[in-house]
Amino acid sequence: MAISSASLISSFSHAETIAKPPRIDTANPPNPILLISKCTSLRELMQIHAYSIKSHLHYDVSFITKLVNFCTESPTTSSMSYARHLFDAMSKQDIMIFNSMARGYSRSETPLEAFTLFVEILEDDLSPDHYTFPSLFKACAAAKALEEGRQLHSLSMKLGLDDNVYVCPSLINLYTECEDVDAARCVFDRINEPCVVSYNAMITGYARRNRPNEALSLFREMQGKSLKPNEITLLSVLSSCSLLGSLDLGRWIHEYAKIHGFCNYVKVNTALIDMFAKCGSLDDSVTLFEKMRHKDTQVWSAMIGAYANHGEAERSMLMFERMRCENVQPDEITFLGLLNACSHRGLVEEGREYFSRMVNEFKIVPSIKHYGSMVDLLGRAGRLDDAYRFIDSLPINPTPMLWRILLSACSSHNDLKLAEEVSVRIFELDDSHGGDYVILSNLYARNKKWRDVDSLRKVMKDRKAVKVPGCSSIEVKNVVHEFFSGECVKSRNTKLHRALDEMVKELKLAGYVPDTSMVVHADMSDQEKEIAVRYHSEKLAIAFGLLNTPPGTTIRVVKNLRVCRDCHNAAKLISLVFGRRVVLRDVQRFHHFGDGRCSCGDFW
DNA sequence: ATAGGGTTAG
Repeated sequence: MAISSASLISSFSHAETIAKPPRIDTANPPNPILLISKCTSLRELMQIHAYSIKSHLHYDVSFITKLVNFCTESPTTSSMSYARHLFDAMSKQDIMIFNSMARGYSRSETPLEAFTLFVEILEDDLSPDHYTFPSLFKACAAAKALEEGRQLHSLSMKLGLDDNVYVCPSLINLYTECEDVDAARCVFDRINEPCVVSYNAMITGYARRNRPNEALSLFREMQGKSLKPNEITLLSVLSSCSLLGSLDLGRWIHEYAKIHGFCNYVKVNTALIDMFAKCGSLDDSVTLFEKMRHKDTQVWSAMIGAYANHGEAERSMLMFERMRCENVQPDEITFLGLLNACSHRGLVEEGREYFSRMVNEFKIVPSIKHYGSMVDLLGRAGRLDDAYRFIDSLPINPTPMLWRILLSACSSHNDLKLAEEVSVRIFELDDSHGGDYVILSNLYARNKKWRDVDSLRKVMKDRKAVKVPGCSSIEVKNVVHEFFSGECVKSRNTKLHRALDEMVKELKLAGYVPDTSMVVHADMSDQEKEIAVRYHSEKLAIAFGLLNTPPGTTIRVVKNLRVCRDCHNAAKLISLVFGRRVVLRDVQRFHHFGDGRCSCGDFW
């Protein structure tokens, strides 16, 4: 098979600048195929290609395949563009070369090119095979192109290529990446005998889409079938433990990993460090971390982030120094951890310094998340105007999330005027987020503007914006128990509610005064308001912990929203009155309560 | 040639 035009090389824009043909022993010409295997750069590859044409050496589809494979191995804009020239120039196209192209595109900046090219070749007489669809699904997953993915899915079914060990996992991955987890589950359920890779794809999908319980239940099912989990299974299971804060299961996975030799994997160790930190046992993270001989960027970032979430900014910063001493390059996530650390401790100058070092010294382009961290850093520290100006100065259009972070800072610092202004900016962009209305409405309530509270609640209802209910969970004897705010307020006779009432009574003796300032209803009596905060989910979970765990042991609670001021006060007193350490993970960070104090120093 | 650790918006 021949290249259709020998002028291909000169038609490629970079060709002139690199044309320095290799020296050729004309008596004994080298085989271009062997040259490719020694090739180290795209430039060299172009030279080899030029040489193969000029010297009229024999080349065939396997030669072109090797050239294209080289280009798609680590795809860049120019290597993919060169590969595309090679592909387009072929007089008769070949499915193996297309597969290589699709694989390259799927990992490139422009994944959907794979789909576009596929549509083009469909008109030619080229039959896709088992290797074609995984790359295409991966491309659609990367581009979050659900519609294109669905089209390809039905085509693969029509061609009878959907029931295959390579195709199924990539199909599951496509649907979970496009946030259609249930479609992914349908694919999974239709597999006759799912292999480990398919289980992994489905478990990972659940974990990534914040459905850890379903991930874990599949993991158990897998073990029931005596399918042997591999290191990838453990990574997803560990990330599910992290989401749930399930320390018991996390420890069990750690033992399992030790027994089955998975602790040699750097990634598994990183996931373990992260899991221990997110399940509230920072000490275990540190122990594992210090034992690791080879530490890469991710391991350092995990530890920096772990200290940050536990409010230990100094240790985060120390970690960064150590990392630099050992010559490990930080990346954008390392800096997210550092900014987060500074933000939780109100270290505005240090945070600004890291931001500017990230940009100037390490040449990392800030992402929207870094901007968010900066708004949080400034806003939380009470520099609300600076935060506002920061958002205004950005080179991008502010997202609702950036304003939302500022709104939440307005709420911490009770700045109703700015909060109203910021809310307007948010609602212009997105008026469906219930949490925004709640923050503003609580601010009105705190300032006794009951009429505004009522009208805002009405607006919220009209726009059908719903608030995520507060939920706290606690793990006791391997079982995770969940509590929702205000749950079973009517059925006051349960053991738990009696325990909670008892707990509040004792706290009051120690000086606890319920803080009802954020309760929004003007027409409630003081007693009703007190009841409203008494049944907050975190108090329910802590009371459950007091009731069901041995005296003196640590109570670990995970909450899905930020902890409220009243619950924070109550937890401090609980740690004193009942002699318990309470570790509370809220959506933002950890609070360690002990001896009547909290590790956050009441700054959160 | 399929699944993949640290961030994921409070």
